[in-house]
Amino acid sequence: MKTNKRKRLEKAGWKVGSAKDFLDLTPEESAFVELKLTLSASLKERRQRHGLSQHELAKRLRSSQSRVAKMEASDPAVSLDLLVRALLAAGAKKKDIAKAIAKSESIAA
Amino acid sequence: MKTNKRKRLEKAGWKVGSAKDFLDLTPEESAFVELKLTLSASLKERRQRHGLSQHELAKRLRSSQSRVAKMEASDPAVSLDLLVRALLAAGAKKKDIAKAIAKSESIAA
DNA sequence: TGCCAACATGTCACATCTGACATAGACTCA
DNA sequence: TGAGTCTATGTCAGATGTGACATGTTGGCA
Repeated sequence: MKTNKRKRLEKAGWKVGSAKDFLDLTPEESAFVELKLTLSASLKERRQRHGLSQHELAKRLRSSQSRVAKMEASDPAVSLDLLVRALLAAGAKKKDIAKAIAKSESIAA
Repeated sequence: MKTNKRKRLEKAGWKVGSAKDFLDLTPEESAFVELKLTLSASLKERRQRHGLSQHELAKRLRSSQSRVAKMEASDPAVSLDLLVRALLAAGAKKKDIAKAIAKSESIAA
């Protein structure tokens, strides 16, 4: 596994080599985690491209700066629900989200 | 608005004409609700196509038959997280989910 | 008719996610 | 140097979602 992908997975709450071994992830679980990583990266990219601060985006979402930071950091305690809402609040259309999902990377076992 | 769409929205927890008027939905909120409706329909279609019972799918998901029924009924108390996990458990790949999202209908105001 | 599997719906204790807040680090500009 | 802006991280009470269970409904099939 490439190092950067591994780091991203760890960040997302999956400790490689810990008690709950990485290899225990079913393909579905992996796909789900990857999806969240992809959307979180997409959110950050979109927000920055639009020159929005985390605080401004939070206001649109009726959330808080700290939660936006957590979304972008792929904190495992952030739901897919919130990520998608945030993307929509940042101006993403359904097709943008679909595109992001479709091109999200697979991580070989 | 077409009647069937309206019914689907109501099912999803948005009462048309109630105190929280339908027209209060921002475009982002509408898009989010539509997304859930689409995925829930997609889940049902996929499960049936594969000849799985709700009970069997629930087992794969480590959830319960009743929750699967709620997902397919677009119960508002079912998260996008769970819907996506269910789709993956039903054999959907990321690109299938992306496709479903991309083609989800818009509901005119 | 009764039986059976599949699906729908309501409830509840428990788990997880949430916004808000505090606080700290990084960076720019005067 | 200090002030201002942006972002990261930790915490917590309250909101929301969860699986499990009970029970009801539907549609075969004998």
